[in-house]
Amino acid sequence: MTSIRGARERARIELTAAIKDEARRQLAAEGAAKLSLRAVARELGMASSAIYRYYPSRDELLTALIVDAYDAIGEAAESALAPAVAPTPSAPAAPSAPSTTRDLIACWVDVCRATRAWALAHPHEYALIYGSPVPGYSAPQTTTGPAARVAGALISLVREAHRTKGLAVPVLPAALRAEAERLAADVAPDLPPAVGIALATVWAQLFGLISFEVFGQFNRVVEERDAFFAHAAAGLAREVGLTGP
Amino acid sequence: MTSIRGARERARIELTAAIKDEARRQLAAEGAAKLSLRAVARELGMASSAIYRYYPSRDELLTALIVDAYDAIGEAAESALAPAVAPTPSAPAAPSAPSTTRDLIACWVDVCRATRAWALAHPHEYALIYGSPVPGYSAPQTTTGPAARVAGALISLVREAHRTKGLAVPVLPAALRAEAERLAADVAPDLPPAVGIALATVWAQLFGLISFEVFGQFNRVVEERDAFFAHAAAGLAREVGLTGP
DNA sequence: GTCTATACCCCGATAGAC
DNA sequence: GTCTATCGGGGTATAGAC
Repeated sequence: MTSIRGARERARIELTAAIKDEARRQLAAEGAAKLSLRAVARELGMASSAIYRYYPSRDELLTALIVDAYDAIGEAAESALAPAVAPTPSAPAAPSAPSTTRDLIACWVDVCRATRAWALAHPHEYALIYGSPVPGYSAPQTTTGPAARVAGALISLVREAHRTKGLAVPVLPAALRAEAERLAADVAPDLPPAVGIALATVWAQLFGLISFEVFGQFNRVVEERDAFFAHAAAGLAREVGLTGP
Repeated sequence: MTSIRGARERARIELTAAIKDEARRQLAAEGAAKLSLRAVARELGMASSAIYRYYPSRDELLTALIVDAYDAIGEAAESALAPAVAPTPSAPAAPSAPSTTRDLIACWVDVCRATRAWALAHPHEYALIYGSPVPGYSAPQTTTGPAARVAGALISLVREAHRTKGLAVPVLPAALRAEAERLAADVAPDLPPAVGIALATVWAQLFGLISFEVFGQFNRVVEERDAFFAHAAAGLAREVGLTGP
């Protein structure tokens, strides 16, 4: 009995995955706005009505794809920071870890590079999460956690730099003091408030660089994209306060 | 006779404008991917077939909207730089114009602010040009000119700074020397090559900041957006080499 | 949980009358 | 230049049999 229940559950899980795979294929072909449950079902050889047992509406499927994409790009970013920082903030690395400042800047660039590499390899899923909002769709709260993972990776690097005294705190105009306090309390209470502002800034700038490349704005403008990006990412590290050796 | 031809021409121009207006309304409601000639015609009270006399296909209408959007955001950017720099590069301002370096940084921030203000006021048209590419649509070459206007405004400011010795030329890694030469030859042969790389970088970063705000990525993260953006834009000015007083 | 059938909507594009 | 009519597709979502 448990085996039957297990088999059924397994079948359901596999079909759910197959639906998402096919949906991703359609995302690439037609874009998120035209993602259609019918077409997914057709391609999978099911009746259009059968798919509603798995996703009760088009928006639920879209949400699943968005969460998957945020998780995937977040995981790409996190895996690039493994050498320099403990993967889970809840299990702080032994403070004996000998990470030097030079390591941290290189690691910052690696995290940026890994994020960019995922985006270039999955342009349509990237567009789903960092491109134009899908008209008529509003992402539920469940997406905010996964959405924060790339930023979390960047923050953990800055935190590590702060711990090892490798962080130059940026200056801040008076008009942003209150905002900085609020932001720091939300995302990194252990860091100087000015760092939160700098992080939000370079966070948006990083995705500006990636989006311009993925969306084609650099076509016939920037050609040596790898070197260009690495240079820009190092600039962002400096801007956020990571200091070189 | 000329008056009849004139009247006909005027009617055609007015209807063309009405079609674009309605299409922009639909852009806001449904997104570019679902822009439909039929729906535009319906809303205008015409038969769906009549609209083909004005735009022979959906893509032609889309192209018209894209060109209009690039022109509008470009004009917004250019009008903010009027005080510091001659509007048309072909008519160089009298070199007596007493623009100081301080003026140029303030003007840079104003250009960024004007660009952002247009984007926030026209989010759907902004998404059309700086968001995800429209699936199945490929922009023709005619869009590249208007697309370069915002960047052109930024370049003209940097050129003015260079002319008045207010530009610090950024350092450049060896891996980017060739790319810098090529890029500079294309967009600003009169400026040091390293400046072209810096310009491309801050250009993408500027739109990263704007896109995050327009597309909602700053929701519940950055609240004091005006001050935050002004601070970031000033940072970009520094990054590109504009030096303060 | 899957199927067929159905109601009711949408689209791009063209033909041919007026 | 505008109309009606039409071709040939597409979609969401539900009802009810198996």
